[in-house]
Amino acid sequence: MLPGLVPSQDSKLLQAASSVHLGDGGEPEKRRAILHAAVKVFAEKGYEGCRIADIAKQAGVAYGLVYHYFRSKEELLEHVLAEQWAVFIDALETISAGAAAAPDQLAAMCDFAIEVYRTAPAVVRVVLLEVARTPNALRSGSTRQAFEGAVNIIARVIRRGQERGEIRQSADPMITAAGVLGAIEMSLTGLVLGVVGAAGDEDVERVKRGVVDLMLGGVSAR
Amino acid sequence: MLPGLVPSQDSKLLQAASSVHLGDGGEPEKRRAILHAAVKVFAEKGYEGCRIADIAKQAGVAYGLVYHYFRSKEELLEHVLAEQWAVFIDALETISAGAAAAPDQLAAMCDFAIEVYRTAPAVVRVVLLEVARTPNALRSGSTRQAFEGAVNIIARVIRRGQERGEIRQSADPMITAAGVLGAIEMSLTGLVLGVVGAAGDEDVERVKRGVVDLMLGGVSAR
Amino acid sequence: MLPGLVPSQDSKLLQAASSVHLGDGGEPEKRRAILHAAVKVFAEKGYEGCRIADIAKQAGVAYGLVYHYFRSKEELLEHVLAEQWAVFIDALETISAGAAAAPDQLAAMCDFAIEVYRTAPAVVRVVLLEVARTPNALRSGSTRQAFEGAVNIIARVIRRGQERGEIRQSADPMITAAGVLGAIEMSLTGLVLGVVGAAGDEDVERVKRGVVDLMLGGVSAR
Amino acid sequence: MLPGLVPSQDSKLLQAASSVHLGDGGEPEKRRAILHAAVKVFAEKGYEGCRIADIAKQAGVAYGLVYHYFRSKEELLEHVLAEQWAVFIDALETISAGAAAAPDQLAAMCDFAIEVYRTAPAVVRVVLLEVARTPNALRSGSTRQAFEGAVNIIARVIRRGQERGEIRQSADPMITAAGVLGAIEMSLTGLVLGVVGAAGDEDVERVKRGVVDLMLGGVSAR
DNA sequence: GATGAATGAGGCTTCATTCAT
DNA sequence: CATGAATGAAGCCTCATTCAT
Repeated sequence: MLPGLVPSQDSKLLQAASSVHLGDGGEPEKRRAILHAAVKVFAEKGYEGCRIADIAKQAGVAYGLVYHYFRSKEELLEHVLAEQWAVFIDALETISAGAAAAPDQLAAMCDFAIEVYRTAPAVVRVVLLEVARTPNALRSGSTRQAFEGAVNIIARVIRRGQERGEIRQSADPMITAAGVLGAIEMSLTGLVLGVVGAAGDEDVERVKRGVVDLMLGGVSAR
Repeated sequence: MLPGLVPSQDSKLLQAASSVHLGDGGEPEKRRAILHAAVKVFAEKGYEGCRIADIAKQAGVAYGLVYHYFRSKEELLEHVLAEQWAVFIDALETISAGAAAAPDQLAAMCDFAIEVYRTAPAVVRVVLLEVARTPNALRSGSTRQAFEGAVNIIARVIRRGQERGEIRQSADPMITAAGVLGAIEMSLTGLVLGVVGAAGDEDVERVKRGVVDLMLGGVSAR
Repeated sequence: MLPGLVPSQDSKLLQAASSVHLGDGGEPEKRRAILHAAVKVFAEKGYEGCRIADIAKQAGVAYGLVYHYFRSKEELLEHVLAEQWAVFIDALETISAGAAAAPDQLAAMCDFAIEVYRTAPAVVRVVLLEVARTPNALRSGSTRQAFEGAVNIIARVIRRGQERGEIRQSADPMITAAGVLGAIEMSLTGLVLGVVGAAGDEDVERVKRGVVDLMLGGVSAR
Repeated sequence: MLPGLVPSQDSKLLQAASSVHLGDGGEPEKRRAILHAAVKVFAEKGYEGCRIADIAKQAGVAYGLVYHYFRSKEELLEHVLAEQWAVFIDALETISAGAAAAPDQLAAMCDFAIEVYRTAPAVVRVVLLEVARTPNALRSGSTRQAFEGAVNIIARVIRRGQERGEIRQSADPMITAAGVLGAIEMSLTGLVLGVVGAAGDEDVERVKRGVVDLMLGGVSAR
């Protein structure tokens, strides 16, 4: 862990991630339930695999209500994707805006992603795993931009770190940023598949440390 | 690059990857065409998104012929997955069996994956991107095992390196292995989406170097 | 005819047969239409020969609605079979519960079956002709039981008649019961094929008398 | 049994029924195998339910050979139907041409049908059970004529019996004939379904006696 | 807002038929 | 004759979307 890095925001971030917001100003309760359910079902079955019926059932609402609030399946899922990415990017942005050193910020970002996974695995799955899995039509939309946004934030942290001499000069910011996200994602995939552990709390903690160590120090013995 | 690492095998590996084998002993030409086409379509649209009609058209055969050679869509795609993974794992195994130092072997593995991407992007997409995206039914089958196999090979290289003092002792082999695969995958995703470059040859080279550097040395400035 | 045998029930039985019931408590109109149509198409083309599209068209509903109400073609047709058999068996039961002599009851059963044929040929075709024609999977289910049920009711009437001395002692109840059903069925088949008449009202009446006479008295001249 | 009725023909009839003929003059062995197999598969699965592949496999020949000998599935199955009916009708004709009294001839016909069932159930199933089960297109062809032919032969026996005073005058020849066939068929169906016995030799014998008794004497106690 | 019945295009799969060898 | 690969029309079923209440 990196004490003091994300002082009290931590809880706020996590809270945000599990019950997404984006203007709760009088938002109908059932609309929220649908979005909530959509995250879960979407995360479990993917874009093509999830059915409107599953989402409605999971949300405990009538079939047709989904279409009362959303024009189409695509719109609903793009909405979900956008929301989840917004949460994720918000957190990255918050961390990036802090005063910590660049490596500490990167570590905090890893921590955040993996921590969210503990409390709301669906969110992470949708955000990180859906990037490559979603059909081109959708991807060219908001998801691509969101992914690019996340990479950019991380890349910016890296560049700043390079300017301050905290980050190795030879690191390519964009590629490194993508690599960091990928390391997080695949480790979690390994967790899901039971390949790197049993998805218990200790294993999540191990993954967190492992990924941060890999990212910061690499594998070479000095 | 890592000169001399995968001397002449390199070409063989790549050749294998682009025109998959697994016992060409009198295999019908059209069956091969279907598998070929399936890799491509599968890679482009994913498991749920690809249609048998697309595969047949891409292969230049009649719709029904797919069902002459494969019992179902699921069987076909599981076959594809298994074949592609076999190629990938073969390569990892070959590299792992060499005499190079562990970090060099890891670098060679990155090189291989990214190099294959240059000549046969579909293979890599199917192998690395499909791990998380495939429905549970399939995943619990051969894909999970293949993924686990790949992680295990890499983890073994890491352990051996630790014994020889080439790899940092504190690295968790399995998590690191997964992280390495993830870094490769997401960088390539970034390439596909145009986020980290334009997928031209130079960009692929940049990604290769970037991922290897990240993996071996991490981001920290010493 | 057998005057007074099935006094006023007659109309009720026929009514039941043509517009099957089984709990009309708020049953959707279109569901009923589908079942209605299914009886007709099923009777005309048999289990394998009838298409869902035919049933939907006949019912005047959209294709998909069939699957809104029934899980599969098999479930739909099993439902149809069960319903029609229930009507048929109900009638046999009603007749069997009456006070008439056993031969009169048997005659009434013949009358009923053939009379129903006049007003709702599809019902009889489905019930009697489908017994042997349905695939094994289905047959081992409800149809077999329904057929057995019908045979049992008739056999019981025969046994009772034997106890009272109304029926020849040497008759094997089960075989005779099956034979009676078969005589009815094949006579009707002959009617359908135009072999024993033209399916006009008089011919139906002739068949009725002919079958009853055969069953009760046999062909021998005393 | 009816001693002396169908003296030595009996064996010839049965033999004919199990290995159908119709001009074996140099008929290719495999063509015969296909027809043989078709009878079996057809009997088991019905017209719509049987597949060319099943027949070819059952016959132990290649798929395409079926189309070398028969223009289409329909032609093949019509051929099968015609052949089987020919055997059946030949037997009826032979019995009818004998010198026995009409009731004895009818009994012999029952005996024959049920006896054939013991040695070649498929034949009987195809002949009697397929009458009503085959789609209209086919039925309007040879099957209808064959059925009509069988009914006519039986009806003629009945008429002759009426002229000689052996058969009840009031019996309608055609209807009675159809009824007799139906009684046979449904009893056998009951046997197949296990409703009237277990299809063992004794049960077949019981069915034979039961049907003959029903047909000749009816159920009434005199 | 809320419900769920109704619609129909589209996908997977089967299978009769053809054809090259 | 014989084989079995190849074809494609047609059927079952799913599911996004609409609509009447």
